[in-house]
Amino acid sequence: MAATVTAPAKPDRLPGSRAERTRETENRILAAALDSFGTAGYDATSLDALAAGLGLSKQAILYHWPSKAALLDAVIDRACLDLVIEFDGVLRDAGEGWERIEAIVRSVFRVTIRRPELLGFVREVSRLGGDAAARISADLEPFVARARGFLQREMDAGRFRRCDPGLLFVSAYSAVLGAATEVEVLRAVGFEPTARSTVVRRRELLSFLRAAIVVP
Amino acid sequence: MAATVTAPAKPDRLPGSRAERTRETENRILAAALDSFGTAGYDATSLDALAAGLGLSKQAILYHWPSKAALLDAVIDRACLDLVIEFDGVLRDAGEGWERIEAIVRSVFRVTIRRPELLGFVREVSRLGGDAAARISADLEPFVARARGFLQREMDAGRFRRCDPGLLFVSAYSAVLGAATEVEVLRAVGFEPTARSTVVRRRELLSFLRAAIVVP
DNA sequence: GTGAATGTTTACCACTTGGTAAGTGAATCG
DNA sequence: CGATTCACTTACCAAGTGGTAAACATTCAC
Repeated sequence: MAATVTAPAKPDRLPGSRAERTRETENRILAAALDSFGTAGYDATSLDALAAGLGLSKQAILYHWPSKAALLDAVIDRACLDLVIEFDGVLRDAGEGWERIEAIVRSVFRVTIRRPELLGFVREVSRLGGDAAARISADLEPFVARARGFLQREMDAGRFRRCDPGLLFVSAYSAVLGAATEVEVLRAVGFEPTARSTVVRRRELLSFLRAAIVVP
Repeated sequence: MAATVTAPAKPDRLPGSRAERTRETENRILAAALDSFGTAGYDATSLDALAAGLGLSKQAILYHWPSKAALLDAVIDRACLDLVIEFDGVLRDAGEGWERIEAIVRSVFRVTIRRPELLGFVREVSRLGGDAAARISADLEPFVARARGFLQREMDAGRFRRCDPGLLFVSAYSAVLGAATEVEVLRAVGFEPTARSTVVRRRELLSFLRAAIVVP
């Protein structure tokens, strides 16, 4: 299982100070790694292929991070930052109660279309287990904690069906991620994962979640 | 990412005809491969490690299947057979309507405890994509089709909330598999995936699904 | 019993992997 | 300007990968 990595060609001459250009290179590496890790998988991504896709040599990557595992850690932090920024932005403008869940679900579907590698990467890291999984858990912990608090408050207010907030979170999380990313299962039930079918999938998922969560 | 494979030691002398012993060897290889593919992952499993864990040489495996990919195909067929047998057995004795879903969910949780590698393997193959994912889809297609038919009939009978049966299947499938196998997410919300906590998780998931599916 | 088919091993191979060592040209700084 | 740091390259390596070739022992058919 090997992956070929494609990325925007290295700009021959980059403006800005040396520090800026360095940061730019690191950003390009992180973006390419996130993409390949998230779509092809961590094991299936070789540093050689990654570097070649960026017009660099493998050792350029190993200059910025001492090992592939260290690069993975950096990608995890970057991906979590992106996710939290995305969700926080959405939630800032969202209303109350059910509207907030609807806003998050819409946001997840938007992310799967615009940046399909991102949630795939979350899946991949979770699958890898070990230090990487622990790191992504730690990175997302504040967000998860807030989500649980939100669910708890809505239950106390009588708007959401009372149950364990943590397990409700897992169920909803799995259902959302599944509907958004389980390409093969979707195909098996006759849904090609096109942008067109996304609208239908999102609508059905929302009505599924609403029935499960909101007190009628 | 390498995996060490442990398996029951090779029985020095096996009774039965040559054909029987051959079948036995192939079964042992399939079981060990399913285990390692399902827990460590396909890429992280080397034929050498697999063979060593079985007290065989790598070439013994390559005698029975011409390549690692062919072995994967065989493991897919085996895993699907096991799953379909398990679920069919459960459904044969199950009642009607909601009881059938409850029976399946209980069965899934039982499988995750008794054979944790099995559902992990399904996840892994789905992640791998390509021919393998197509194969597992094809293997499970009859089962999925029956599930959709069941959902459709229950909707027509007014017992289940009316919606797209295929997408309902995906949502429920994802929620069940998530609650049963998303170890890291569970840990993030404070649930160590022990057998003890399984009872709680199963109960909460069932009430979640029931609210989402059954007409009140 | 003999020869053939079968299951397995040892030996080997080309290739890829993550990682090290050393060198190089350019930007930066005194 | 000269020295030095920086970002990167070329060269290299040991370990491991899936897979081939051929030898070998056992079991089976006759």
